[in-house]
Amino acid sequence: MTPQRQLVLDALLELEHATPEQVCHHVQRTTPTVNITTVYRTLELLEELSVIRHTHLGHGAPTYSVDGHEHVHLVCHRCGRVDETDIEVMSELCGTLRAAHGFALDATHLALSGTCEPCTRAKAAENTQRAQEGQA
Amino acid sequence: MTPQRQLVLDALLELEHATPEQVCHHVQRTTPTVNITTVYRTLELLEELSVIRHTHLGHGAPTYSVDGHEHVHLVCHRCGRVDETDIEVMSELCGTLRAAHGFALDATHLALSGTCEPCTRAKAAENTQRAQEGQA
DNA sequence: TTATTTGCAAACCTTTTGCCAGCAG
DNA sequence: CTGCTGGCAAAAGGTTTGCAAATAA
Repeated sequence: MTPQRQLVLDALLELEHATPEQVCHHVQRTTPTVNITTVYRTLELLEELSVIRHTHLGHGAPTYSVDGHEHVHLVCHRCGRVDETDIEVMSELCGTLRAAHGFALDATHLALSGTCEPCTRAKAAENTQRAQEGQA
Repeated sequence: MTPQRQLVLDALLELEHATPEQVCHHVQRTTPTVNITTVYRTLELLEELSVIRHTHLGHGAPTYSVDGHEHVHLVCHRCGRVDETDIEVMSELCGTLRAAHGFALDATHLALSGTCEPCTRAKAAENTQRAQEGQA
């Protein structure tokens, strides 16, 4: 465990989840000489060792987090907001998929996509407005 | 609807889902002059018109499919295999998330990640082997 | 003619690779 | 010494943009 690797891991512990770029910035705040290449290589290494894992939030870069940070990500594909919810909500689905497909679901690795509450309301408001315009 | 746009849409109808690159290759089999730029622009346009949609399968490029091709993708993060299952399996989860977070789940937009059956068996076999080696 | 669409080339961003130097065993 | 590690620069992959020619209204 070299100083650079410790820095990357510390950054992840502090940020909870972050893209490689974000980790790099965070590390460079204290140690500006650390290269983005090193961050990528360290993340890869730590992942092989099962110390960290990565999650695809759908659009763009994957985010890394320390193992044990286990929850489901809810990504709004309208505003980009990322919520989290307990992994518990997936337990039934997990059983269903295992039974039907032999598929062992890893609920933390991929995010769920949809529309968050504020955006749902915003959309409803738009539709109401459009309907009224149509009537007028 | 220009010829190029029709070609892109036809390619998607035939391929069911495909990355922009795959669409481009498919289109170029019949019309080699079509540019990848046009494919991207057409996909973007068709998506705005809600004719097609895209799904992030986790690693790498997004895949596009025609609207109505509604099922859930199960991606194995060990072998990369992509299975599909009925959207029905998500209905309970969908209700739970709506009630708890006001989150309107779009089950088709993001894939679910896990380990497929063959890979689960392969892993189990590896573990058995390792255990036997340890005993010997 | 005016607006839209296309093709090409180049830019862009994120991630990966090759190579050399530095450090540790 | 030998091998792993880190930094730099360059390459690679996927996507976007600027511009001018072609096309359509």
